[in-house]
Amino acid sequence: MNEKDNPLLPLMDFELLKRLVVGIGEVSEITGIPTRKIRYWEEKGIIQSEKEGEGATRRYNYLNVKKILLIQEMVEEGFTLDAAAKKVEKRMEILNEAFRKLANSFPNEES
Amino acid sequence: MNEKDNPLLPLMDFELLKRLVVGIGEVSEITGIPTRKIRYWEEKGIIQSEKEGEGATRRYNYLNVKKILLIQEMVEEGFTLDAAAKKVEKRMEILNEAFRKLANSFPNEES
DNA sequence: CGTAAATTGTAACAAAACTACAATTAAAGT
DNA sequence: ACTTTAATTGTAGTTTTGTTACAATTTACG
Repeated sequence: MNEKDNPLLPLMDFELLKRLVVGIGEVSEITGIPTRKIRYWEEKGIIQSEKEGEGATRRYNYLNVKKILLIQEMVEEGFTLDAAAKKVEKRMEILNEAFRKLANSFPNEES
Repeated sequence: MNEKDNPLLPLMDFELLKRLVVGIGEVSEITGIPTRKIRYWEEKGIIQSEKEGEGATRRYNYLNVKKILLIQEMVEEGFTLDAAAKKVEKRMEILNEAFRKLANSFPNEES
């Protein structure tokens, strides 16, 4: 649990990383998935985005996008959407937890 | 230089991180700096953003935002904009290099 | 073929961002 | 006090990006 001497310490600002949230157009650029499809997946409830207030636009953080990429991979491998979603769900639990722990192990927001 | 056993390996997708670019409104939210001011700093050339094509909107990546935060700190400490920019410039060289090296040390885009 | 899953189209509207003017305020020097 | 430069702000008019809510189409499979 002790992260001293971690070479990333002076570089990674997790507080910042957490707040780096991109719009749906950007997600589309990154993943190659059309925005329409991304919204559809979200309607189905298999992916998530944050909405600040009412009538605000969708925002996706690092892990939101990561999840989309993972689902895409599975689908390309031949899984159905629901099957892919289920598989990725478990994977995301691990990633979420790892991310949480990691963020806590970088206590100072020094650059 | 050997990064095996790095606890971040299964978590950090640097290819993704590099592409997580936020709009100016988001930068404003993150930093507390009004968009108008951010554009002004950019006009002056002391900060940067990426523009995909012509007539596209500004996008800021992790390091772009980091730089803005650093300049803000220096300005709050009493430096002039230009002085702050100069100081931060050197700091960013180090960060840029560290970031580059780090990205290379995470070779696979496995989650 | 029939059914459910998955994707796509789009009109009408709303939010976010842009430029290009100009004005205002703050700091520093003489 | 006045001038000059630095720094910030205001905003109108326009463009880009994103939204919802309808429906239609395509794909997979028994």
